[in-house]
Amino acid sequence: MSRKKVKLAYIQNHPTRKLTFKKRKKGFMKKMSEITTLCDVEACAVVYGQNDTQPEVWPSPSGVQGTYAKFRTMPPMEQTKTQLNIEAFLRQQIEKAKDQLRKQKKENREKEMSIMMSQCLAGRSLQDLNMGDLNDLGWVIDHKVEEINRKVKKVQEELAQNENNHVQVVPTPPPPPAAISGRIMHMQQAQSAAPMEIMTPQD
Amino acid sequence: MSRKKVKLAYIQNHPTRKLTFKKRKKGFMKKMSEITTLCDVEACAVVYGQNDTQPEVWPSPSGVQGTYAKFRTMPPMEQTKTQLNIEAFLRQQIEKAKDQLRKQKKENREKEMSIMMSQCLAGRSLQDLNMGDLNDLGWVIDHKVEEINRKVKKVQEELAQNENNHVQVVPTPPPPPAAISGRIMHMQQAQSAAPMEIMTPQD
DNA sequence: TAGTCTATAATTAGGAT
DNA sequence: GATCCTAATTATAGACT
Repeated sequence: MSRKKVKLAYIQNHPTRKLTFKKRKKGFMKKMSEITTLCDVEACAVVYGQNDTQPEVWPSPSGVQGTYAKFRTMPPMEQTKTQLNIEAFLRQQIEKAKDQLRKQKKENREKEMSIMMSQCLAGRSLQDLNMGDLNDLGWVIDHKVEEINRKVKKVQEELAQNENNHVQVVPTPPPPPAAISGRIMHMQQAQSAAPMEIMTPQD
Repeated sequence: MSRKKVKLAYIQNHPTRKLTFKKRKKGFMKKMSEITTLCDVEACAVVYGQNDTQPEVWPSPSGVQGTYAKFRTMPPMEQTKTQLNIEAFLRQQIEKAKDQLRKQKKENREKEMSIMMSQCLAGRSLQDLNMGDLNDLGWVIDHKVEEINRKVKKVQEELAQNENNHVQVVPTPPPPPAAISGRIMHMQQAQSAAPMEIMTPQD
């Protein structure tokens, strides 16, 4: 976790592993002590070094015995449940990470299509694109068009408002370049003709 | 350890304490899992929440019993090993997913900067951008410039080749718009002047 | 082998939703 | 609550002594 991101796997190199163990054990014990102090909870831990004869024990051998004894008085069924919780928790984490990944990929695709749209407006041929690209491109364009329409509406409303409030001079927004406005008209027609064929980019 | 440095003492406020406990317990269990994976050591912990009926146990009830039993100089349980393997496997999956996510985010950022570059060439003011944007933008532009230079070189080589092979007419590539070529010159100068200040987009 | 240093990764407190 | 975000703190890998 510093100069370099370390891969979460057994450290082959012996001196490195030993050093890491020592450092991390220290950090670990500190965390344990903090959580018990801050939240006033009971906790215990036993950590074996690989060839240490004596394990590291926290808070103390007798403290460990007390907390462990308490755990042991639980019925076995209950004991098993705690284990399931941990695994479920880990699986949830995986799902969450995958969700984020999907989301990122989708955003990525949208940006890609945004770039492609600009290229097409600048003259790139639509012949280069495959069906998937065209479909997603259409989706992105629709959204851009919606966005533009919203802005136009907002400006119009502001204009109307200002006219009511005794004719103020408000700069009209510049007309879009011919290429864009042409595209907008075209897309609006296409949209009303076959709105269901445009699908969201794959996620 | 963030917005504010927290005093190492019992947290009076109940919701805060509960939240802290939850967060820190998660971090604590993660640390424990990492130390066992990285250094292949045996460890166990039992943490009681104040009013939880169930304690959090790691690596598993049987694992706890095994490690605890060993602590009391009794024979260790092989069961622990398989449990650790499952845990390690799940954690690795999480790491892998997160790596992918990082990669996606980086690609995403590059595309974003690509779009921003186009906008700037089309007249968007650099004033809008913060330092992070400018830095990443510079990085992307450098790469685009490199790409263009490679293409120019390739075309020149082809030209030279064709001249050797009895003067054929080869269309020269159109010159880039003034805005782009100006930018290229500028970036090349900047690059040689202070090459180390441009860093890779955050990933 | 054991400390010290420091850049970078990881954790997390406090807000916002 | 649960979850996401972000700023700030803390932990630590690798280099050096």
